[in-house]
Parts: sequence; C-alpha cells; structure tokens
Amino acid sequence: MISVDIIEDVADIRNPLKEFLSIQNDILFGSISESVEEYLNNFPKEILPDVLILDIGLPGISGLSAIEIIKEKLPETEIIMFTVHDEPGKIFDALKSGASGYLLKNTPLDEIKRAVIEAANNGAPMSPSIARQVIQYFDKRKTVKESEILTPKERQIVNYIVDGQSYKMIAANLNNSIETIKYHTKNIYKKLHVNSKTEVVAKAFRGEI
Amino acid sequence: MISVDIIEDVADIRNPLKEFLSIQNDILFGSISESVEEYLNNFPKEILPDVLILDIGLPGISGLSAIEIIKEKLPETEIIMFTVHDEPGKIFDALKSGASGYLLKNTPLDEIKRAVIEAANNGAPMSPSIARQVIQYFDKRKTVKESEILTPKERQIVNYIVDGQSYKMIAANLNNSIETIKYHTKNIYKKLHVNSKTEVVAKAFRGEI
DNA sequence: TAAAATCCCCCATCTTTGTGGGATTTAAAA
DNA sequence: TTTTAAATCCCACAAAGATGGGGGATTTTA
Repeated sequence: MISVDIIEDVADIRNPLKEFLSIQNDILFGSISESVEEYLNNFPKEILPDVLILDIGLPGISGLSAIEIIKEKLPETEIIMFTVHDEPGKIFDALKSGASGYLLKNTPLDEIKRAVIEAANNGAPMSPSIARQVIQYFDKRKTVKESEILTPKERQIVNYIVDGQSYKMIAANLNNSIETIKYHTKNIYKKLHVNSKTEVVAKAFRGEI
Repeated sequence: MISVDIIEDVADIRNPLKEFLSIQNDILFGSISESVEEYLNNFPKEILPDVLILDIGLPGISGLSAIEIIKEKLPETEIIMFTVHDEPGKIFDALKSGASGYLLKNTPLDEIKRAVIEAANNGAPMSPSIARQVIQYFDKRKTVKESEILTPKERQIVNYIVDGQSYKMIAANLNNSIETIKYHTKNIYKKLHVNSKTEVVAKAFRGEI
C-alpha cells in the first residue's frame, strides 16, 4: 500500500487525478492541496506520504522551491514533478533538489499510477521526452566535462599541432615514437569530436580546448 | 665637375657645408638658399645643378613638398634630403617624390662630398640607418605586400581550409577539380611561407593573412 | 598589344594523416 | 589488491596532403 499526496492548483487536472487514485486499491490516497502553503499547513501529518505528486507551476511557493522544503520535512517521501512544459532548466533544477520523477501532465492516469509505484520503489519515473533530456544531460556531462578534458600529455601535443608540427617532429620534441603521438592524437580527436589537425588548430584558437 | 646647390635654413649647418664644398676642386658650388621660396626666386638659373642638398625641415614650403616642385623645374637634378631625424614616414615620402638620397645632418663633410658625387652618378647615397629602413621597407613590400597578397580565389580557399575542409570538400564547394584546389593551395603555401594546412589555419587565426 | 597575373586542370611520387586494431607498463584510486 | 586511467609502443591500410612538374585560358595592366 502506497500513500500518495498531491499538490496541484489546476482543478481540471487535480480532480480527475484525485478521483482515479482514490479508487485504486493498492494506493492509499492521502491529502490533496492547491498550494505548497496549504500543504505545509497540514503539518504535522498523521500519515507520511510515500510519494508526493508536485505541480511545478504553482502560485506562491513554486513547486520547484517547494522540493527542498518538503524534502527536509519528509525525507522519505519520493517527489514526482508534474508539469505541462518540459523546460530543460527546470528538469535539472528539480532533479538536483531531490525530485525523483518528472511527469508531463498529459501522461495517462494508469501511467501515473505506475509512476507512483515506481517512485515508491526507488525508481525514477519520467516521461519519455524528459528521460531523453536527462540522458542527453549526462551524455554531455560525460563527454564535455569528464571525457572531453584533455590530459596534460594531450594538451602538450595539441600545442605542437597548433604550431604546425608533424607527428614526426612532435615525436622528436617529446622523445616519443611517432606511434605514441598518433595514439594521443587519436584520443584528442575523439574528445574534441574532430578528425583532422586543422580542426584541432581552429578549436584551439577559438578557445574551445 | 659637379654643380651643387643647397637649401638649408640653419646657419650652423649651412655655412660649414658651404665653406667645405667651395674649396673642393671637383665640385662647382652653386647657389645657397635659406628657403625653398628664396631658391625658386632665383629662377631661371644660369647653371643647372647636378645635385641639390635639400633640408627636410624648412620653414614655409617644406623640403618634402619642395621635391616635386623642384623636380618639375629641374628634372635632371638629383636631390639629396638632409635631415636631423630619420623619421620613417618622411623617408619614404621623400623617396616616392623623387629624392635620390637621404643623409643625416651628422654626416661628416667628406662623406657628404662622396654622397654628392654618388648622387650625380645615379647612385643613391644614404646614411646607414636610413639605408637599413629602406631595405626593411622593400623587404616587407616584397614579402608582405606584393608577394604575400592572396588572390580572391586563394582567400576563398583559405577560408575553407580554416573550416577544416579537405581538398575534396573544397573542390565540391567551389565546383572545381581537386587539382585546382591543390594548385591554389600550393601557391598559398608559397606566399605564406608555410607548408601545411595547419600552419595556414594558425596564421589565419593570428590575423596574419 | 604584349607582358603579367590569375585561374583551371592533369600527372606522378612520396610523405603524412587518419583509423582500427592490440600489447605493455606504471601510477593512482578504490 | 584489484581496478582504472594514462602513457607507451607496434602493425597495417586507405585516404589525404605536399611537391614538382606541365599545358592552357582568361583577365589585368603596363
């Protein structure tokens, strides 16, 4: 049995949801509020919710800023963000603040139920388009931040490339074999997403390295 | 026998020079004037000077602007500019106007005599520091201006190279054969004194093209 | 009008690059 | 201590680049 709370100001969305969750026998429907303020007024709560469905575009305290507040009072509660827009920035702000799911309001009711269950079981339910963005985010994080960072050796080689030196010359300068230089250059190309020395030089001069 | 005229306003320089030249038996000392205006008033002249020593910093009509005027009236006369400063700009203005020599006023008298003779024989007497500048000038002219100027086509190709494009791609973009692109690239390399695309890119980004 | 530039194309040859593997060593982190 | 990240080196092959020729066409300019 999973207890669920809802904070949603739009009646047309709130009511059907309330109706639907009420009749589910594996879900214990808890409180429903129209604003964060109202929700917090009901504290302390008799039944601590396992899951909170939180609208992101609330009047007064926004759902986004509510996350931290609520997480502090209900650390065990999984928060699923509920929104009409899939604004990239808000998604990550929400996830960083501690939300564990992110659903679009056009999600079918039974999908929402599944999401609630998934969240309660430490899952991370999110609409496909949201999920894609999250993936991309980590993709970038992995490729721009971690994997695009050049090692000292690679930087050194980039400098020689910018100087217009050939593999042979660079190898001589660094007392390495040509193959070593080629090996590093290959990795540099992968990290910078290029495939020629000229592109490396251009990137270097644009300060993109 | 070489006839020499002088236009020099500073007495301390004019007089020793006059004295010295007067006693030379291979030099026919002509007129001496303190200004261009005064010099021109003596026209028409009975003896046309082979050489005119012309101060550059004269009051009234400057020596610099006098060159063209005098050259028109005395096209056969070699003009030696006489100056205390070796201002780069003036040197070239003078040479462009038709001066054939350029001496600093600290030049020893016997050197001046040699310069007069040299000028009369279609030489180009000039003080060492002046000469150096002239050499540099032509050096730049030859390498930076005339021979390093890229044709429109070449510039176009440079842009593609900077974009990291291969010969094949450039050829496709410009509707030329690869060979044409290679031909132009060869010429670009010669003009820029480089021998690889990476060097071209580097130069381009440094604004050296 | 006759040089001088500029542009277009082709050939041949050799070097350099770009790419895809794989192997070893070493130092640092887990 | 095992895993991981970095660095080192090697092989091989196809593609691209660099270099030196040559032959024309057209346009500028002296």
